[in-house]
Amino acid sequence: MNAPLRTPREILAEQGKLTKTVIAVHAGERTLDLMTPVPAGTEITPIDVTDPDALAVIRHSTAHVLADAVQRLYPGTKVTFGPAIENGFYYDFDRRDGQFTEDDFEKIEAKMREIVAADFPFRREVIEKADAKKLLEGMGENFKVEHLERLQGEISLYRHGEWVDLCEGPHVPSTGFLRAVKLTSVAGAYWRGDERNPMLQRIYGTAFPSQKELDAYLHSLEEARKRDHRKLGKELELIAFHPLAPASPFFLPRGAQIYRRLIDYVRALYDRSGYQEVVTPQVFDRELFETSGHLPTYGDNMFMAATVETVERAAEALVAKPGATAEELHKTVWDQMRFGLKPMNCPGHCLMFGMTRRSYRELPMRIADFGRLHRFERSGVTQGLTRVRTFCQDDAHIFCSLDQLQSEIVAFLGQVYSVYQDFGFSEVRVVIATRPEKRMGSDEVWDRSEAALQTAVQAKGLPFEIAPGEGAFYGPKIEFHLKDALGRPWQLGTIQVDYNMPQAFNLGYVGEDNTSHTPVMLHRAILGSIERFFGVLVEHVGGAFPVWLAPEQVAVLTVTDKVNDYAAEVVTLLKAAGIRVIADTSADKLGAKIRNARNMRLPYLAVVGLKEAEQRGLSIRSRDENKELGFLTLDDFIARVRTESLPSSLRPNT
RNA sequence: GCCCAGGUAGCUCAGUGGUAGAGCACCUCCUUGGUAAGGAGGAGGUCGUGAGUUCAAUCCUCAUCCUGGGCUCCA
Repeated sequence: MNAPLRTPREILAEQGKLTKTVIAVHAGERTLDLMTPVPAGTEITPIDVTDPDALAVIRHSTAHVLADAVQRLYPGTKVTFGPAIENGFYYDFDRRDGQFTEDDFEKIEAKMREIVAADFPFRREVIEKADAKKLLEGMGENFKVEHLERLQGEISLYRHGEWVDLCEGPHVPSTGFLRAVKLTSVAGAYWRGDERNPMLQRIYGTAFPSQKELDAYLHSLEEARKRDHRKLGKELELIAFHPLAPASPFFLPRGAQIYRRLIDYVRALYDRSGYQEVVTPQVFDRELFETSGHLPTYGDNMFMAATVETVERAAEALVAKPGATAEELHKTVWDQMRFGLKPMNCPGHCLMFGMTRRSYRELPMRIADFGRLHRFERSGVTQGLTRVRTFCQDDAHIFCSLDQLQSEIVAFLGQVYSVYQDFGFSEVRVVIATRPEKRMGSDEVWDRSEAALQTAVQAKGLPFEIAPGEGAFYGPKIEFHLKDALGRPWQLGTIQVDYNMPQAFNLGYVGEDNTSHTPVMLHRAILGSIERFFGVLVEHVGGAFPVWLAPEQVAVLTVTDKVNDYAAEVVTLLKAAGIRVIADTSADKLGAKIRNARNMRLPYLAVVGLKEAEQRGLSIRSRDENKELGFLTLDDFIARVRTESLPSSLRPNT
């Protein structure tokens, strides 16, 4: 009944396809190594060492070599997992006698090179679970034993040289295939990713088929670091941080110019799309957040606002509780905190909706708010502009009827793509995040919400992924992810369907049938956190903001101080035309002025000398075209910059 | 919050158990120069903060704050 098993190596050899550079094979969906038997007759295609699909195999095998090297150098260290990841691999170790630091890398890499040079063949071995257990227990590999207990089906071991690991493969034929290897960093990581579990030590590394490709990768990392928004933000005088406001950015004048334009851009979009902007309070009575569910769910991450009154009441409450435990006292004080800084705008918007009697004629009601939000992000999770403790979103809540839900979501999806296009983002990942374990509302409501999102995405024909359990506590969401310079994905835009919060706030509107209905609420943001968007945008454009966003669009550079008056006049005229312009009339030579302005990534340099003053024009040099455009009259130049001062979606069609 | 690394002038960095250095930026002067750095001089730091070891600490130890790389988390 069962077809006889053959290894891919045997099959390829028969077909004459077994070259020295074949490291694995595709068999349908699966990637298998040359020693994993398949039923005779299985269609297989060889994977060459240079094939992109070879990378994961090379890296996973490299992780084994790393673990081997580490166990040779640091006896007693236990192994856990070592998968290939997007740009490399890692291996998690349990080492009791010390910590790995990057200083150890040289030694470990040297040992790895020895193992590679020995060109040990990888060998695969299928084993009974009980035997595997005995083996691993004998080796003292308790993490592997624990993992084994959860495994079902065929149990395989991989060996190279003396080293053996519980592993399903696939692996390269021998360690000699691992020619270009580099360890990159160390980090802590919880066993099985659960913070209640012991912390292991993780070593990250990367591997490529050749040194040339490894070098190219390291070079690209280097280039990416140059675009890091924290570095550019400082160099270009966009943002700053101060220890007295941890994880809270200052937007310097140049950064604030851009920040403001991001918001202006969204405002203009709102004006065209039926949104109404509001301004709402910063500090609310805690009762609001209890109703909304934020305090019970995210109380740990809220800033509470204490007043003298709070402290007095807390003191009295504590005095009344002699001998209480620390935990009880904690609660006693916490309970006296009456006010909290808003971490979200939605509860405030629910209050607003509920302030007057609403009619179906008012729906959909789209309430926009650029209110400042504060979230006490745990130390260690904050990062540059991409994860901060104070930020503002291009936040809006759409209160609508069930009938309107679908069209609102679809309209929003259209807006998101148009906006991302204006900013030059093309690679957008769409993720639908479904119900989490900790949530409000019934399963029927969640079924409906999730279906609404999925239907809309499908109606738009967008490819999407599902992230199970990743939704907000009040509703599922569609997330839009973009990547930063280092390839790390960030969620920017989102739209979330929420049947729960309107219910929690007991919101209603009078329908056509003259009875009360509960509105559905959509939480949506396109840029998401303006701070985060700013950071990702800086990296995306490498600090070279398009003309419509640049803090200064033109730098007037004088050749001699004989033309200072003309330069001043040019500045006045350009400003009058709404163009953002600065002048450099310093004693620097022209070359230095150009260098400075280019380093600040100004889109246009306008050189002014006696010739230009005489002919009432400018010698223009363009950053984006990276060349001199030659002499332009003031009028021609003004017309050009004014056109480019609009995002592409708002430019007149030419 | 957890693991690891770092914090020296405005910026980028070097450095030492005996109270600190470079380049750029800044200030002054000279130079009026045509498309990526003209020249000279000057000023600027209680070496993140607190404690400890030491005759002596920027350097060693501990604590703490901040930042970075990860883990967990992200309404």
